[in-house]
Amino acid sequence: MTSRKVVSFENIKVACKNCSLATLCLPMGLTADDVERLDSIIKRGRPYHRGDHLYRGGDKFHSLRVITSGSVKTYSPNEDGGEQVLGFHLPGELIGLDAIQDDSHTCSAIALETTAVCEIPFSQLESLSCIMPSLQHQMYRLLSREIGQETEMLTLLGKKSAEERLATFLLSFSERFKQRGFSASDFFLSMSRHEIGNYLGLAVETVSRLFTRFQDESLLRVERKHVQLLDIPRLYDIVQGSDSAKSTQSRV
Amino acid sequence: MTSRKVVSFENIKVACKNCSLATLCLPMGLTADDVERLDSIIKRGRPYHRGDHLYRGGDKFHSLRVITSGSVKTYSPNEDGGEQVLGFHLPGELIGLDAIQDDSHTCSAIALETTAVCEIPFSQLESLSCIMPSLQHQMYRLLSREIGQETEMLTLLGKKSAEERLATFLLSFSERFKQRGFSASDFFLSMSRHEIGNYLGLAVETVSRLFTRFQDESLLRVERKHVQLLDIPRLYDIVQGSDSAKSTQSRV
DNA sequence: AAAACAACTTGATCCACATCAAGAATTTCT
DNA sequence: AGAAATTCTTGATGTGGATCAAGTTGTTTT
Repeated sequence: MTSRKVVSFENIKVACKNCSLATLCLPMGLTADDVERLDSIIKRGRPYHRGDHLYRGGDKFHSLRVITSGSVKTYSPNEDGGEQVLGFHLPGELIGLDAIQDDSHTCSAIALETTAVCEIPFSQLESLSCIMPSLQHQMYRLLSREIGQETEMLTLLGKKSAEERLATFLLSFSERFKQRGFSASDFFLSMSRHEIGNYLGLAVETVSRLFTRFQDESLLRVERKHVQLLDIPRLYDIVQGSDSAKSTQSRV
Repeated sequence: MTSRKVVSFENIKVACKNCSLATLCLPMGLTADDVERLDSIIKRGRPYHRGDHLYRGGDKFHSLRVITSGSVKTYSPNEDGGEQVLGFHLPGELIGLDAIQDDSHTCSAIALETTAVCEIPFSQLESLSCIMPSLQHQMYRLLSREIGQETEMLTLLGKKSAEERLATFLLSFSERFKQRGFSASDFFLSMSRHEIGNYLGLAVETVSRLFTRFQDESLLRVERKHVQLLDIPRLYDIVQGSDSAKSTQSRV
């Protein structure tokens, strides 16, 4: 049961061009030559263990990081001891973009499980992008995409019900796992209910109740961190808001 | 009373180096020469009137825009006819960064009053930033700052009370007006209560009630769109959350 | 294996804010 | 200027989700 395969860090490809994540994390439209040059500045660090910080708010910024395996939570510690979870990051995703602004990290990043990352020294990336227009273009796009994603999150937090939030959350993971070649309907969430609630602007209890309710409604099966989505179309209906979910059901 | 001065568009400075907004919208650290070159690609369009769209979601992206006078609301129209207000933008602020991603606007921008903008054709800006490392650096910083600002908004919507949201909103305008050489405590808001509520994830009625309450508590004076902040320190206390606002009051 | 702890679930209660409703003030239209 | 449509305010009521409380399950420590 618990014999999940442990990632062997000795197998990590040391070149971007051989990396299975390349299509995700590497700017499209780079020539093989470009990739080679980009590759030359990337550093592979030791793996982090669950609970290790990749960086903390206030740390001097020097590198962007691409998750290569495992998962990471970013959060901003707020005045009164609490925190706001800003995101959960899967292999192929880039973090640290918010720190370019003033050369220091504005939020913290912590490994949710054993996690490996590639570090991209930003000053070198910048220099490189000066002489590689396609890289520069991709950097702009990447930063812009980040803005767009946060914008969606604003709508989620500003207008959506608890139900819609959790459905959106689950489908986001579904899509991202699928992109990475994993099952879109059967996966493990590496974060706690508390962290999900914090991220979605909900109380832990609400998240727990929603999981139970979704299960009762045969939308999914859940046992602790293991989630199986049973009715993805209906989850999408829920995301759409209003009561289209139920009407779809009766329309069948 | 209503004889507010109308901005004369004939006085608009046609060169960035003479523009009073330069310190706000122009990347710091550009040489006079750099500014000249940047200036050469900027287009000044005709002014927009209240209700005119600068662009709409789905429009092809070609230019970033800097507000030079007036104010703009950005919003993303959501499926069911409603909208999510994403931001309110004042002179010196840059909009359109979210559209770089896939060459089309993901949100809409509409003038809240008579508004003038500078357009910066992005492809030209990009080319220019290739040969001007300092411009490139500033572009990265600008994009990163945008991400950071949205992150703050996530915390606002995820964790803050209605009271904290409105206080944050008011102080944001206070600070921005101050930066632009206007009064930090006496200003006009160009958007409706409805738009404020939408932006802050609150109902119109809640916003209205909060204005009344803040006034009753002598935090401010408000008449329609005209706001006078009377106790800025206490507003900051409210932003901090918890009940520090009241305790500060009694500590005096 | 027992003890201590952390994560999760479930039920009961509460409250901040939404929603509904209606009137007042303001702006826009004719 | 008067009518019509908006925008804003205020009050009454409702409710989604928070909070409080307690138990359960799973994990870590010793």
